[in-house]
Amino acid sequence: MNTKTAYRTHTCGELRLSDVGKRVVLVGWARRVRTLGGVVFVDLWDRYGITQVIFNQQWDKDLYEQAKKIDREFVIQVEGEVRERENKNPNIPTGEIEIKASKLTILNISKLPPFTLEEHTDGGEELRAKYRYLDLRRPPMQRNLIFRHKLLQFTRNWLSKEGFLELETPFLIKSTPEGARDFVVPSRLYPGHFFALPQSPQLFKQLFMISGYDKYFQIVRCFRDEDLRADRQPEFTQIDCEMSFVDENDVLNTFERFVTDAFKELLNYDLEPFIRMPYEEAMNKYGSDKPDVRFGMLITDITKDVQGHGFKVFDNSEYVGALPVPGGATLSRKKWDQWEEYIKQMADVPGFFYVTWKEELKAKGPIIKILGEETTRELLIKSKAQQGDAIIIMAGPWEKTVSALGTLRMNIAKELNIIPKDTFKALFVVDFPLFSWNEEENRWEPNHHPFTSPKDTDIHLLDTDPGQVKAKAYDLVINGVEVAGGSIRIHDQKIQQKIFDLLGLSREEAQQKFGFFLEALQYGTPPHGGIAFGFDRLTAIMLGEETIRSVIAFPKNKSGRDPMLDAPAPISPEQLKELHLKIVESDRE
RNA sequence: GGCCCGGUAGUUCAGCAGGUUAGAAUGUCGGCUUGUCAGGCCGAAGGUCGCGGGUUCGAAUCCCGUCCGGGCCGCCA
Repeated sequence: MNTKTAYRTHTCGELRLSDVGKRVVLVGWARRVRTLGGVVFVDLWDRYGITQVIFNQQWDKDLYEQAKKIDREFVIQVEGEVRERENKNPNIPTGEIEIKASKLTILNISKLPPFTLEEHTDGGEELRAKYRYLDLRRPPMQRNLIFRHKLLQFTRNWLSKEGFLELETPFLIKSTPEGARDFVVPSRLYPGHFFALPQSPQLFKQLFMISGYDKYFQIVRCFRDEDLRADRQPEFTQIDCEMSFVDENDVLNTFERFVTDAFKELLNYDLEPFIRMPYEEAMNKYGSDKPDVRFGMLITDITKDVQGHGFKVFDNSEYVGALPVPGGATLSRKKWDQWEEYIKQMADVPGFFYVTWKEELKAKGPIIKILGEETTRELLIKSKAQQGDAIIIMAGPWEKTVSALGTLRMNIAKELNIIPKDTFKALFVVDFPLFSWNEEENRWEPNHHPFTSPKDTDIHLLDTDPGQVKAKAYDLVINGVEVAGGSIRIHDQKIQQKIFDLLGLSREEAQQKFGFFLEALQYGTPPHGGIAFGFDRLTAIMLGEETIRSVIAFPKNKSGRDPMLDAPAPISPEQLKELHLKIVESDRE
C-alpha cells in the first residue's frame, strides 16, 4: 500500500523503533495537545494511527511558540526526525518513537468540536448524529466502517469465487400494494405517475433465473417506508442472492458455508454447524421465530398437566406454558409485578402466574392452592426449574401466549445477565407455514411472499387445509436476530395460479400487479430459490453493536429524519410544478 | 397510531415529597509547570432548567399541551 503523497512521507500509524533516525513528513489532525512549560506534545492522528510529535523551546524557540497555537483537530503537517522516546507508551503501536519536529505547517484550523473525538466520547446520540462527520472521525466508528468494508469485500470475493454474478437492478420501479409501504418518486415526464423505490429486487432476481444467469448476487440498497427500530432503517443494504436448479438444502448449505467462512476470516471465530429448527419447535421452545439459542430457559407446554383442576383460566385456554426463571426464587415481589405489567401491556393474554422454589422441593405461590402441592412440584421439575428458581405460567391462545413467554424470556435473560457474551450461535429456522390467517380481513395471506413454494409433500393440502401447508422458506438467525431469509420459488404456473386463488387474488388483479412476471414465468422458468441477508444487521451482530445505525455511515434517526441534512425538507414551488404536484395544506404540519 | 424513558452550563449528568444566589465532572478562557500521553497545579468565565399555558405567595421541581431524542408495540408480504 502506498500512503506517500505530496503532503506526507508516512502515515501516523506506521513508524516504529526501526525507523529511528529517518527524516519524515507527517500530516493529520491534532487530537490532543499537551503543553508543559517548555515542551509541547501533540498527538497527531489519522485513520492509520497516532504518532506523538514533540516541540522543545530549547531546540527552536520560534517553532515552540508556533506549536503552542495548535488546538484540537487542527490539520497540521510536521517535518522532523524519528527518535526513540524517553518515556515509552506501551498502549499504542507507535509508542516507542516520536517525531522531533523541525518544521510545522498549520494546513487548516478547526472550530472546537462540540464533543470529544475520543474512543469514549462525551457526546450524546443526538449531537453525534447532527455532527456525524465528526463522530465518524472517532476510532470506534472508523473501526466499524472499516469492518463493513472488509465484510463487503469478503462477500463479493466469496460469492464471485462460487460462481455468483454480481448483477444490478433498477431503483426506479413500479409500486405494488403488497408488503411494506413504498417510497415513491414522482415522474416529471408523466403527470400523475410515480416510480417506487424497490423494497427488494425480488422479482428481478427471479427474472435473472429465467434469463439463465443461474447464480446471481447483488449488494443492494432497499427501501421501506415503515416505522424505524434499532435494527430497522428506511434504507438498508441487502446481500441479495438467487440460484437455479436448487432445492432448500442447496441454498442452506451454500450460505452456511458463506457465514461460517465470514466469521472465521473476519473474526477468527469458529461457528458450530447450524442446526435446522422447524418453526413450530422454535415457537414452542423459545416463543419466537428467531430464537436466541445462546442460553436455555426453554418454554414447556404444561396444558395437559394443569387442566382438569377446576381452574377456569387454565381449563378454557388453548395453551398453558411455563418459563423457568433461573434464580427467580429470591426475586422481589416488585420485580414480578413489573414483568406482569410489562407483558400485559404488550400482549393481551389472560393468565400470568408464577411459582417460586426456595426450599427443598417446596413450591410457593397462589397456584398451589389450585393445583395442589404434588402437581406443582411436578410442574417445576417438568419445566426444568431447579431449587432457587421460579417458573412463570401463562395461559391463553397458543401463538399469543407462547410469544408472550418468548418476549419475557428475552427480557428476563437480559435483565438477569443470563445471555453469554462474545458467543455466536447461528441456526436456520425452517418449515414455516406458507400462509397465515388474517383475522381482520378474513383471508389467507402469504407468510413470506406469494411466490414461495409449498413443500412438495404438502401440495395436496392446498385444497383441503391451507393453514397446514408448510413452505420451502427459511430464515437465518444469529443470536436471536433475523439476519437472512429466503425461499424456494414456485416455477410451476399451475401451482402459482392456485396460490393466487387461495390468496383471493383474481386473475385480473394478478395480471395487473404481476402481469409481466406471470408472462415471464411461462417462458421456461427453471426451479430456483434464494436468500437475502440484512447486511447492516449482519455487520452489527459481528461487531456486537446494539443498533445498525452504528454500522451505517449516515443513518436516519428514530423519526426517519437525517438530522445532519435536515431531510426530508420541502421543495420549491417550481420543483412542485415541474412534477405536477400540489401540497394539500391541511395535511401539512 | 399506542406505551415507556429522557430534554438543566459547550458536553455528560445531579438537583425535582415546591422555598435563599440551580450544583458536579469534563470542556473552554487566563496564569504557572521541560517527559507528557485522559498531563499536573492555581484562578476565572459559563444557565431562556426544550417550548407554551396552568396551579401556587412562590415552579427546574406539580398539572395540561406541544416539540425534540431514544426504546418497545402496532407496522415491516
